[in-house]
Amino acid sequence: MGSGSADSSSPSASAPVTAGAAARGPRERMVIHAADLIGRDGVAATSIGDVIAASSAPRGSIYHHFPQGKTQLMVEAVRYAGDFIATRIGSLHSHTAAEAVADIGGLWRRMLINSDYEYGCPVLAGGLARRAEPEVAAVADEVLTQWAELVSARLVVEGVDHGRAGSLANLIIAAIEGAVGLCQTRRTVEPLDKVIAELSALCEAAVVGP
Amino acid sequence: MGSGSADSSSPSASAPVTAGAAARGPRERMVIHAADLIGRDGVAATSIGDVIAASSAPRGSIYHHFPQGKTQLMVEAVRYAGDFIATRIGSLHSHTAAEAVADIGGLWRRMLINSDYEYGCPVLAGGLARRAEPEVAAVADEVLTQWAELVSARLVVEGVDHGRAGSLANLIIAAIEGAVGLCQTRRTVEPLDKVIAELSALCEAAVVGP
DNA sequence: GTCTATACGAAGATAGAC
DNA sequence: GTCTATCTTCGTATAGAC
Repeated sequence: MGSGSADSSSPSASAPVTAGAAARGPRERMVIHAADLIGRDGVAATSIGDVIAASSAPRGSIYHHFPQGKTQLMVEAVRYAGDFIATRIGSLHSHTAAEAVADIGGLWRRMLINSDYEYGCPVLAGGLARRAEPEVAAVADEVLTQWAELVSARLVVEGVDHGRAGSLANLIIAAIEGAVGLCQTRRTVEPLDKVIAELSALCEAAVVGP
Repeated sequence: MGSGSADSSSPSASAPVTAGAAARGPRERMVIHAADLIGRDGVAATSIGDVIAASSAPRGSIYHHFPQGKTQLMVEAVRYAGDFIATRIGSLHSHTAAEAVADIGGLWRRMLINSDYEYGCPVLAGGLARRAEPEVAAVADEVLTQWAELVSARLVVEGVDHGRAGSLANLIIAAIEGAVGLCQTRRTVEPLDKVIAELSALCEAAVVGP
C-alpha cells in the first residue's frame, strides 16, 4: 500500500508497540495501529489502507468513524501516542531526577528493540509533517508542550531549581527524541544509552543539595 | 505533486537553504533541491516531480542522470546534505568547544528561520525512512558516524577528555537533531536556543583545566 | 540530453446498496 | 456499520522519437 510500508499488510500483523490494554472496538484499534505505523514510517508514508490492514479493521467504515479522513486519523493517533508517553511520565516510580530520566530512556529502549528499531516517536513524526498536515503538527506541538511541563514539574519535585528545570526538560526531550531517531537510523541502542547516561549525570548535578 | 508538498510547484521557487555556490548543471541542481525538499517534507513525501519543479530541471532526463530513479536521487541528496554540514563542522573558526557548539547551533538557527521553520535535517529524515528506503538510511547512518567523529575530534582538540568526547559528541548531535525537530513542530527557535545554552555550558565544564 | 506518451499501480475520498 | 464499486489524482517508471 503505502510506499513506505515494508510489509505491514502481511497476514500476521504483530501487536503495536504501544498496545497496553486490549482495544475494544475497531475504531480504537485503528487509532492505536495508526500511531504505531506513524512511528515506523511517518505520516506521509502511512496510508489508510496500511492502518486497515494492520488493525484488521473493516474497510467500509473508515469515513464513518473518521469523517475527516486521514487527517483526523493521524491527529487522533498522535494524540494517543502523546498520552501514552505522558501517562508513563506521570506514573514514574523513580525517586530522583536522574532515575526518572533513566526510566523514560528504558521505555524507549524497549520499544526500539521490540520493534527491531523500526518504531520511533509518532509525535515527532507528526510534527515533521507540518507542511502536508498542519493539523497533525498542531497536535504534536500541544503534546510536546505537555511533555515539557510534565518533565519540568517532575524535575522541580526532585529538587531541581525552578529556573533551570524548564531548560533541562527541553534538553531532555530534544536529546531523547534525537537519540531515538539516531537509534532507528543506526539500528543500535548506543546513541540512546549514551544520551541517557549524560542526561542522568546532568540531572544529578542540577539537584540542589538539601 | 507530492501529498507532502505545500507549494513547491509555485512559479517562483525560492533558493534551497543549503545552496552555497551556484550549481552548474541540472543534475547538481536536482540533488541540491532534493536535499532541500527532504529536509522540509521527508523522503516519502518528496516526489521526483517535486524535485523537477523546484529545480527547474528537464523532465525527460531524470532516468538518464539517475538510472536507479528516486532512490538514487534521495541517496545523493542525503549525502550532499551530510557533506554540507560536515564541511561547516570542519571549518569552524571558534576557539573553544562551547563556541563551536554555539556556531553549529547558529547555523541551524539561520536555516530554520530562513525557511520559516520548514527546513529540518535531511539526514535524520533519510534515516527515519529506513523501512521504505533502506539504502537512503544506510547513507544517513554513514553521515551520522562521520559527524560524530568530526565533533568528537574537535572536542578533543579543544581540551575535552578522550573518553568523554565520544559520549558528548553523541549528545550534541542527538540534542541538536531533536531540537531542530522541535523547532519545526513548534515554529520557534526556543528549543534550539535552550539546547545550545545547556550544551555549551556542558562543554565548558568538560574541558580539562590547563 | 531532453521530449512526449503511456503503462501501471496506489491512495484519498464518495456514492449507494445492504 | 459495513460492503462494494467507482472517480480522480498522483507517482514511478519505461519506451521510443528527436
